[in-house]
Amino acid sequence: MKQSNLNETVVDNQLVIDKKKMENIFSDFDLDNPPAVCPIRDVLAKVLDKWSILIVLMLGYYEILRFADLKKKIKGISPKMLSISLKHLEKDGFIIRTAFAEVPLRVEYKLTAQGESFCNKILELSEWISIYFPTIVDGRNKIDAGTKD
Amino acid sequence: MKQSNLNETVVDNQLVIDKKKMENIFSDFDLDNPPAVCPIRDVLAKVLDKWSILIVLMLGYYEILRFADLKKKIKGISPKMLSISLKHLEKDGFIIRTAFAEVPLRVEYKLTAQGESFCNKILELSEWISIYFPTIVDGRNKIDAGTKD
DNA sequence: CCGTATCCCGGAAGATACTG
DNA sequence: CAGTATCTTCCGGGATACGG
Repeated sequence: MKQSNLNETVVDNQLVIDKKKMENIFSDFDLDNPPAVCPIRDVLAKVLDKWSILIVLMLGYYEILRFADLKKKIKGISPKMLSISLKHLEKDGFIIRTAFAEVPLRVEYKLTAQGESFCNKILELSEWISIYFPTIVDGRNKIDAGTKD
Repeated sequence: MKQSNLNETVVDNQLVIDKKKMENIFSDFDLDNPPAVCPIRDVLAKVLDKWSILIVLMLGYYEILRFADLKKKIKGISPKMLSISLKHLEKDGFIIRTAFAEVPLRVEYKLTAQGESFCNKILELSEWISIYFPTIVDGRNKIDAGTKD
C-alpha cells in the first residue's frame, strides 16, 4: 500500500473525497471525457442487480442453498430470473454450483471466497444505509412538506 | 455491539460472513421469511442506479457542477434522466441544488456530507471490483471456453 | 440555461407450461 | 427437483420539442 504524499491537498475534514483513489481506479480513461462503457461499471451493474444482491446475501447467511430454497426465500423471484442471476453470479466467480447425480436431482449453491468478500462489501453498504436511513427519511419528509411531489 | 456467542460456529478464515451484523442490519424482519419490500433495499436500489452512481462520482470529483456540465460529462444521459436522478439524489439528501437568480439561469449541484460519505463507499466498491476484476474476467473466459454462451 | 412534457420503442422480467 | 422455453406485458428510458 503506497503511502506517497500525493494527497497533500487539504484535508480539512475526513469526508473529503479521495480523488487520488478515484483517479487510480478510473485511470483507464479520461475523467473529463469518460467512455460510455467501462468494465468496472459493467461488473458493478451486473452484481448490484436487485436479485443478485439478495442471492448473495442469502447465500452469505445460509451458506448452502438449493434452487428451490432460494426461490422460496427470495420473495417474488421467478425461476427464470433466479436461473439467469445464478448463471451470472457463477460465471463471474461469486458462487459455486454443485450438482449431485441423484434422483430427484439435487443442486447446491454456495459463495466462493470472492463471493463472501463481496457479500461483506454489500453488508458494509447496507450498514451505511441503515445508519443514514433516519436522516434520509427525515429529509424526504421535509421536502414532501414543502412541495407536492 | 453485542458479542454474544451465537457465532461460535467455526471461523477458519477471515472471509466468513458476519451474520451477527447481518441480523442487526436486517433485524426488522425474519430472514427466513423476508418481506417483499424493505426500506434499506429501497434506498439501495435507488442510489445504486446506473446514473445516480455516475452523478455522485462526478460530483465527488469536480465538487461543483451545473446541469449542463453533468449532461456533458455523463455520456449518454438524457436531460430527462439527469433531471429525475438529480431530484432523487436531492430528495434523499445526497446532493444540494443551488439556483442563482441570474439570466441566463444558473444552477449548481454539489454533494452534501452524506453524499461525500456515500461517494467514498462507492469508491470502495469500485476498488473492490478493480481488485477482483482480473479474477472475474479469467473465470469468465474459462467458462466460455467450455460452454457456448 | 435549466429543466419539463410528450411520444415511443426495445428489452427486462413475470407467468406458466413443460422437459431432463 | 432443477431448470428452460415461450409468450406477453409493461415501463424504463431515449429522442425531441418546448416552456420558464
